[in-house]
Amino acid sequence: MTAASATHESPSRERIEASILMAAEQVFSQHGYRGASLQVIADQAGLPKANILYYMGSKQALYVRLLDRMMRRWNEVLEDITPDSDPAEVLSDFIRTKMVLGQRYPEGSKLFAAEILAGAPFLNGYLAGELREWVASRAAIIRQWSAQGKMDDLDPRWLIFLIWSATQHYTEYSAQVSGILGRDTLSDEDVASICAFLEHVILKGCGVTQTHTSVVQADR
Amino acid sequence: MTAASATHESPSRERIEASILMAAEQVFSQHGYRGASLQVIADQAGLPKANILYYMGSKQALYVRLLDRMMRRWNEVLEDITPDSDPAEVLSDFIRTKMVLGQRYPEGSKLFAAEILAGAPFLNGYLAGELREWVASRAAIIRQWSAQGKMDDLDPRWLIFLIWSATQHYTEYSAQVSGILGRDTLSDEDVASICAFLEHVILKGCGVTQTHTSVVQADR
DNA sequence: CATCGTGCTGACCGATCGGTCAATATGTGT
DNA sequence: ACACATATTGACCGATCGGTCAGCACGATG
Repeated sequence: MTAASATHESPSRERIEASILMAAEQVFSQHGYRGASLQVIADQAGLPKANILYYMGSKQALYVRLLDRMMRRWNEVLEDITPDSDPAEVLSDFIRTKMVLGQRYPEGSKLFAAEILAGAPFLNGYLAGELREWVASRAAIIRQWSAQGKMDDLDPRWLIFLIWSATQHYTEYSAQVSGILGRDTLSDEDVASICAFLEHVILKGCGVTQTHTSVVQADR
Repeated sequence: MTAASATHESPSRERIEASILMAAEQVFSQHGYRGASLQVIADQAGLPKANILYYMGSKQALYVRLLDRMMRRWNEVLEDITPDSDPAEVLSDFIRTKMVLGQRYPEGSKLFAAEILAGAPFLNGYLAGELREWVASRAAIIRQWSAQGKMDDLDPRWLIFLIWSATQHYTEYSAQVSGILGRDTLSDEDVASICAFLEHVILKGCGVTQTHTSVVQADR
């Protein structure tokens, strides 16, 4: 038994697992849990089907592993905020972070969306547990901002949902967006333009004054 | 003898087709085209599987029929607007109409979402054709509003996407929303509250003054 | 009664599903 | 050289997939 050192851990295993996860994330995100097939995932990864099961155990284990990975990516960017934080800065960061997250992991975002569409059979515990707590704590802070006159008196939950939906739209509905815009993918300028637009509308719409200098550019 | 009503109820063809469409819309919206199975649809409709194929021909024909029906519902509420229209009224109507549409046909909205997630294999023609034209014509009018000083100078396409995403979110992510709110469905008060919130944020965020009297209520 | 058209469906088809397993290939320590 | 653990995969399993078809039930017509 090799001393599980960094020298000869398993260089090939990680590489193979990564290729499987990448292929599986793409197929699951397009067709959902039921619609995805291990054969298609195997072909996409360039491996025989039995090899997928050897590394991942089962279709369900592979699926929940992908969901877990996406939840972990998400949790990495959940920063703490306090009532003393500047609403403009927090909301701007929130919008930009969510937008970048979707651009960085488009397949993972679509995977999450498909899971929700199916009724969240694997994630209802997470939604009613951790995520609900997260929303409740943020909502409480936003309410304090409203009470302090830092922004309009609005339901914080609707505000959180608004930012989620507006940012996720561009990754999860990329087929619709690109079909309408007539382009395959969003350019970096598009993303920057969308971020600026959302910051302008949401911050102004909430009665929050933008502190840092940010020039909002319209089309073109 | 009234056998049709006493012993063996023989519903009309429309009734049977309607029950099939209802069952199919639910299953397709949850699991997408590939993930849905005719056997599950048949069980949901309380009919043998062969009966589904007798009435609908094939799985694909049933699916595109559902898509067509949803597109027709959508087109029914696409009203014409002109540069002389009042932006506040048009945007308010747009928000409210989209929100009501999603509440009225939640399964159809999810069906559309699943189709987009799968890469819109059946709808890319519609997206790049009719819908693109619709967006372009609306965008041109919104640009004129901006030029006339009726609202801020913002990219109209991002505004349209914002309204779409914000309203669709509550039907297509109903599992997430209800999981977080701790409720199964949105009440009428919730929907009204969300509409008022979106009108407040979007109209104010775009620099549009609300003309008609509308009191924005925050959470409790 | 005989015939026919239509609504309906159990039984079946080849293909594919997720998953198992035995056999083989490759490497590692003694 | 040997034994042993791990990697790999073709072949196969029962279940289910979308779809076909022969045939039954039944009211209308002759």
